[in-house]
Amino acid sequence: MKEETRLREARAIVNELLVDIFNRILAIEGENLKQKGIKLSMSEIHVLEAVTKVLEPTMTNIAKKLGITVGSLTVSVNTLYQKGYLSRERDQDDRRKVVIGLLPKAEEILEVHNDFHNDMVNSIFKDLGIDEDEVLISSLQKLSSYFKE
Amino acid sequence: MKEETRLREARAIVNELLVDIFNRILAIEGENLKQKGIKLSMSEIHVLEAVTKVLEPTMTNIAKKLGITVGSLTVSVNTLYQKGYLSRERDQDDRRKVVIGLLPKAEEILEVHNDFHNDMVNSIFKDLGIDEDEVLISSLQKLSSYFKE
DNA sequence: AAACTATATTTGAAGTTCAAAGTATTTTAA
DNA sequence: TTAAAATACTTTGAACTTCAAATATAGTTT
Repeated sequence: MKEETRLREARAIVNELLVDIFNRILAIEGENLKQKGIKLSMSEIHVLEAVTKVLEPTMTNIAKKLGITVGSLTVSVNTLYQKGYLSRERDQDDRRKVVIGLLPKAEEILEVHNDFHNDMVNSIFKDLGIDEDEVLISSLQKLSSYFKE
Repeated sequence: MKEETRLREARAIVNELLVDIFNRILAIEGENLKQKGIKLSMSEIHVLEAVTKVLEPTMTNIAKKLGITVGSLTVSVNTLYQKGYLSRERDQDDRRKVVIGLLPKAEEILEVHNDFHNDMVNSIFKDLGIDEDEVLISSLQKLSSYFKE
């Protein structure tokens, strides 16, 4: 194959990955939750997940992690609090802050979520046999940090 | 680094790529459109894009490509038709079908969209210097087809 | 023709998001 | 010290997206 053609294809593939695949995964995971009788939407799951990933889980920090406004997050946290997934209390030192915490009910849900992702990634690795590819992994690492900047 | 640790990291990176990065790109592209004074939402852009990507652009086929219901698509196509981005006519052979087409106005928009993606992918390739990596490209190809199954 | 299937539209409800306006708290600076 | 500015969050209203159910329309089968 001509070098030029190969390169064009590579770019098309990266583009497609970045555009198509993600939606498919979201849909698959949505189905997965539905099957297991879990009533939360994917965006609610992402809120729970963000709470665990953020160092100091205040509204502002969580919203930043999610890339949404604090106002939007408030609405979402309202319902998750109502439903008993999240705790919510003022910070003692700075009482403007609201610190969000996971309740046991949420931890169960996140376990399902993590299992799903582990299974998915494991089967990708297994089916594609890319475990051993140093170059791939370091490239993906670069790609990942590229978008985190 | 221990083999086991390296592998665990690789999986975490793939997972993160599949989860985090996409949202960031969507947001960046949304900003891009806003800056250029384009009034369409990302989901409307995706409808236009799907019309070009599908072999026979009927409502059912386009909805399948997008992973949404035909009902949702109808709502979206209504406004895009109103605004003059899409044409809409019954199929001559099977008059149950509605064939959607792009109008010139839509093609301009998609050009901006494509430019954005080309620029993004080009700068990824350039900044990361992964042009020459055969293994990466073939792995990405596998990954891509894995999710298309 | 009647019943059935396939395709698309309409409508209503629920969820997500943002922007703007408002409240409470803390920090800064005169 | 105290008034102003900055920070953190909530509330509300509007726009958009999506789905599910009901309806409409076109084609197929018996």
